[in-house]
Amino acid sequence: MRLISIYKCLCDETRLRILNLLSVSPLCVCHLQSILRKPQVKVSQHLAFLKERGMVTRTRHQQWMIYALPASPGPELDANLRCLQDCVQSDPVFQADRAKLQELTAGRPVAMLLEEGCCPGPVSAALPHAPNLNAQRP
Amino acid sequence: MRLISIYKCLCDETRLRILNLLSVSPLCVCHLQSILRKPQVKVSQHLAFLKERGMVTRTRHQQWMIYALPASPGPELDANLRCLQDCVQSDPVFQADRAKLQELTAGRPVAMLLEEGCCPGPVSAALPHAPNLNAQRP
DNA sequence: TATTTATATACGCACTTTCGTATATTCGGC
DNA sequence: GCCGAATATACGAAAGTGCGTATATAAATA
Repeated sequence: MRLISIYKCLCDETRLRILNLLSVSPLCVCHLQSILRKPQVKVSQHLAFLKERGMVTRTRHQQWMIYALPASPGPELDANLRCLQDCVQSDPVFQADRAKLQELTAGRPVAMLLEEGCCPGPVSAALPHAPNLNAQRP
Repeated sequence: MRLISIYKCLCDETRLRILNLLSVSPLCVCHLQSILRKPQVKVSQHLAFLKERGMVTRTRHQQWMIYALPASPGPELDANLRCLQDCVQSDPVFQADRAKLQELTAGRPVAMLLEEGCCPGPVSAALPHAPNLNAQRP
């Protein structure tokens, strides 16, 4: 049933945080990675989980994959995303995520960010796992 | 997190159907059993799951256990139960459950049903697994 | 074309969930 | 106190989930 599948997507904190951020704006994986401060593989896996169940869409833009909430989510998903927004308003974790996103994008739309390069210096450098790990091996 | 725990409760069909019915009225296990047509142990297990997470309350009334939605569900649970009601309005399974409940109680409150005996003849007889299984063994 | 960057997938392990079988508990009536 | 009805709990198997390590792919660029 559609509703069950939606709730299965919602019962993980990382996925809730991703959906909260995507409700603000479409984002690439490295944006999510740097805001959530989770390893890339974890973010990708959760995005794959969401995509398999129709909770997000994915489009390639040059080297970046842009994830977004579906244009026509259907009534159940729509209702639950609204409900999620209500529930999340008072929660410090979700608020902080939104603040970081605002800081990262400075209010500019994703398209513009992509033109400038998706994740400039500080973003990649701020990842929780050492970036360019392969490059450091001789 | 509270929200996650709520969504974990919502991501099973049997539990959704139970919550849908409890949103109409407090009910005893045998009511749920006969409406859902699931084995007793399955219903009890899901009720235990819900109770552990504060999604339902339980009170004994003579030999019956009465389950109900909590009096003060808190904002997240309240929002999600409302959202669930929205999502469920158009679904035939949930509608049928409500119709069966209406038929079973004929609009009378649970208290009155309990006075008369919780689950009179036809209800227990309609269970999917043979009732009184132990009694049939010599 | 070789390398780097961004991202996805494969695989394995620990943990959780679902559900069935069997057994225990609790209450009311005899 | 015994029995039956209503309900709960224990336990084990099968499936699903979360996550880490390692590897693959795809685009950009030197």
